[in-house]
Amino acid sequence: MSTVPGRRLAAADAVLRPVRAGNAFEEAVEALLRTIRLGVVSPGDRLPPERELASRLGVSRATVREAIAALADAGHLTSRRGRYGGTFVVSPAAPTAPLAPETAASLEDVLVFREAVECGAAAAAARAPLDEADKQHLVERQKACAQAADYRPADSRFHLAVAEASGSALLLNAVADARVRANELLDAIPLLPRNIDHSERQHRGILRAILAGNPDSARSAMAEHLEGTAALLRGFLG
Amino acid sequence: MSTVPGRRLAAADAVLRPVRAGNAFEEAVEALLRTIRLGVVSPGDRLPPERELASRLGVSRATVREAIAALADAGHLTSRRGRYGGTFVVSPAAPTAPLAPETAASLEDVLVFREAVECGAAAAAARAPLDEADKQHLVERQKACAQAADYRPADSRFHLAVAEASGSALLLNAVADARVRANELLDAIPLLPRNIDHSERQHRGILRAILAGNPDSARSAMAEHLEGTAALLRGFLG
DNA sequence: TCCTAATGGTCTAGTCTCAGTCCATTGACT
DNA sequence: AGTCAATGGACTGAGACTAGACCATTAGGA
Repeated sequence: MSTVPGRRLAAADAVLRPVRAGNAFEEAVEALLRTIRLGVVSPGDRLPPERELASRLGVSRATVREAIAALADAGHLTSRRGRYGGTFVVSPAAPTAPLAPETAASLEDVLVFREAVECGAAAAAARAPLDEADKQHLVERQKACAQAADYRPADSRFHLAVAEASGSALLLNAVADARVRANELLDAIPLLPRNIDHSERQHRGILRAILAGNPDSARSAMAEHLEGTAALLRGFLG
Repeated sequence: MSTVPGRRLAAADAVLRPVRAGNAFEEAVEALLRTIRLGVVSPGDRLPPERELASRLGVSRATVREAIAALADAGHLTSRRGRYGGTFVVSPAAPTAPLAPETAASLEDVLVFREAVECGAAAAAARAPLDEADKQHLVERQKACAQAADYRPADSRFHLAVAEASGSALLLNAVADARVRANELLDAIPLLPRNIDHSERQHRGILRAILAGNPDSARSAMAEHLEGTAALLRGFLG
């Protein structure tokens, strides 16, 4: 009944899994780190007020404050009191701790998962009825990548925008999850300008297919795009 | 910054989401109900011992016991003491409570999500290097559907087997999640023999494509299969 | 027949988390 | 200069949850 390395995945493991990832404090820290790592808030930006964060994350304000204090200690956040005060992002989150030994084992897991949800999102976005504002949003996120000083957060924002366009909150969650996991691995390997150029061309291709309402082509463009970093990761870590 | 009906999905909502779905007791009840609803344990089967459930679900044994007591009260479970005792499934879980009013709003969400992860799983399974035991397992699950007295759990077991074959635990989790949500909706509408026949033919098609190692054909077979229940749901609930 | 191991049943002390309240600080607006 | 609303900061009491120990029951095996 338990998970044994090398054993086939069992459905029971998927259902009888931990119902909570850790204590409330740890999960709050993770949630805040994700918002920084994925570029949802950029350095200099203000986080929502503590009371709103507490309600969003479903934890008490005391717990949110503990999490913020921990990240402030680590130098990622800083708080200012008073009206127009708040909690601000100081710097991009430091690279994740050195990769755990089980990285290689879970590498394929993450890559397969990411491929499934991101390709699904691209196809769904191409199928969804997008209004002008939606389309504009996608285009902006794509263009923002080209000028971004820090490429990876901008890249994540584009991919999240694609997931948003799918119209499914569940799928958006899954894509965000997949990207956090993939980024943890990608942080361990270098980012070359030449890869960025290539990636940019592929982004334009994905965008074109979505705007044209062509699901199959959006999916395969996304698959090709992901294959790039997948190969990179397999090379460095596999 | 907050989620407003009709507003475009925002990435911040995907990242700053509740870190825990409810209290430990509720989540434990949900987890146990899922194992029954998805047919991971059948009527008459024994659940893992309380101590193991506690460790699996990441909650205390006291909480597991509360959850079991609640489900025993409802008539779904029964416990016996002593060695070779345990907690046993009495009957299939009763239909979910009447559908919440926001059902229609989330219907598309669930359907899009399910399509993405299940099609992704089918394609990944076709790509994965399956050994003889893996293939045999898939074939058995497909055949089991044809003879099952209760179709839906058997159907779920086949779909979960496909996700298992993908080799990605993350994807397996996502498929299990999607199915639980979809089943909650499907429980509200009738199941016709003629739909079952059709579904069975499609299962065989999916299986064939996976065994043949053809990802594209596995994906489109799965998409067609899902479209059937999607249309049914849209008709009854949309 | 007795022993033993595996299981559910019970209890306790301690920690974590929460909801709510009130205080302190700040800067824009009047 | 004064006011005020929005924010972070601090505290408390109550409840949830946990870890661990111990008890009670059962059926198979020595």
